[in-house]
Amino acid sequence: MLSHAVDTATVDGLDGLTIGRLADASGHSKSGIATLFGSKEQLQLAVVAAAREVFIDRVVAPARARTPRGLIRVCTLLGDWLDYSRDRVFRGGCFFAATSVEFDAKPGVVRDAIVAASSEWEDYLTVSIEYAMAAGELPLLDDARQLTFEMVSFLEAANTRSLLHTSEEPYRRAEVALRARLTSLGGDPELIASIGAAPAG
Amino acid sequence: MLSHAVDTATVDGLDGLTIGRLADASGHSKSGIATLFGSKEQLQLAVVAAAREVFIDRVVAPARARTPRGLIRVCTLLGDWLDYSRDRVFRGGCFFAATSVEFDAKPGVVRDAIVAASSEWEDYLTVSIEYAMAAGELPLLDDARQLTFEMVSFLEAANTRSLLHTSEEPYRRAEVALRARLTSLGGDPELIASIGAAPAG
DNA sequence: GAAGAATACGAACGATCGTACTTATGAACA
DNA sequence: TGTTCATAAGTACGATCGTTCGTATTCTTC
Repeated sequence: MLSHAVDTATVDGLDGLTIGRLADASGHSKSGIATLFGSKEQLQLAVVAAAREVFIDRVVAPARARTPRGLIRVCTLLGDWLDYSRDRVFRGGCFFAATSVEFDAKPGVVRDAIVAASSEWEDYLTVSIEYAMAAGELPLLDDARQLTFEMVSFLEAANTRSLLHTSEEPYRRAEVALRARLTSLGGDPELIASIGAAPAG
Repeated sequence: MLSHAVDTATVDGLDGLTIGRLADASGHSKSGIATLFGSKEQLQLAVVAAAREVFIDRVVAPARARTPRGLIRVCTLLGDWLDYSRDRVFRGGCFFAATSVEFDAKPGVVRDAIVAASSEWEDYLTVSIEYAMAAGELPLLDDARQLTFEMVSFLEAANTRSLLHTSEEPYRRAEVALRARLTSLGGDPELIASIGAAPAG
């Protein structure tokens, strides 16, 4: 039920969601959906929370389980993010890439929730980079937040451009960009090569 | 009239535009707007065309007029883009950053128009980079399109994040990222320093 | 000055929006 | 078995959506 809502929100936007269409798609009645969530705004908040769960399951949790702290985990996170976008876990690509832009100029609790979830992800990536720094794996880096900005820039650009042009090429561009930047910071080329190396890794 | 439509489209989206609100805001009647454009889709196309004109006037034309071909023009284009976003030429930031994401999963003539205008801009940036390459000003670069991808990634990320957090910091992050990348490609540091150097240049 | 096209208007169309209110349905519990 | 309470359905509300119609006004052109 919510998963379908998250899916269509990545295509039509979080404002493009309507209780009526959601009811039809799920087989329930319109008033059933309306009373379940209370209001459209609360529905939007529930959708953001559901998308956050999926994102954690698809990107953060696997990387935590598979790789130890350090540069290898940073590379795994980046690769898993690209897979999460490439595999079209949501029809319209990354949920937060879509809704961040939709709500970036619309103050309110929905934007706050989107910002909170996005910040959570970027904070985690920043901390992961800091572990790599502490381990001496990125000797030429002095500002983890700056690198986070650059990495997520590539990720989201690849997501949007892949959708716009229905092409896989932007993902390859992002992989090249990620590897080049990490290499320029003194990262181990062997670790870095894991980005975009295997279909699922 | 159209300028107000472009403005609100960057906030509420191109689908969020309504003929009724547009009529109220412009003092015209609802049917006056409707017959003027024929349909909502044609209104959206007119808005895209109007935004394209503004973008050219604010970013492309000034750089062409002010600087010669080569790395200096590339830097000017990038700096002017950041100013175009930072100055809130449109209330919701860059029009194409907003509408590209809105329509990236919605096939149709509107998306086609957005893709065409965006491609036009990126093609121009790519050609500008190629002039710099031909002049030997980026000796370590071998793929202009790859650099274009990386540059616009930083630009659009700064635009969205500045709006999301109502902060100027993302622009400084983008400037740092742009300069670092151009420097790593062997660009003249003195030219590159022009990005983010002066308030208007 | 008369005839024509072009433009903007008010009014209304059916459809859909978010929401509120009322009525069954059904499980939990005394 | 009878009562309670939450869940969902049905219905209806006012508002707004995009669009169409017929009409009035303005401007061009002969």
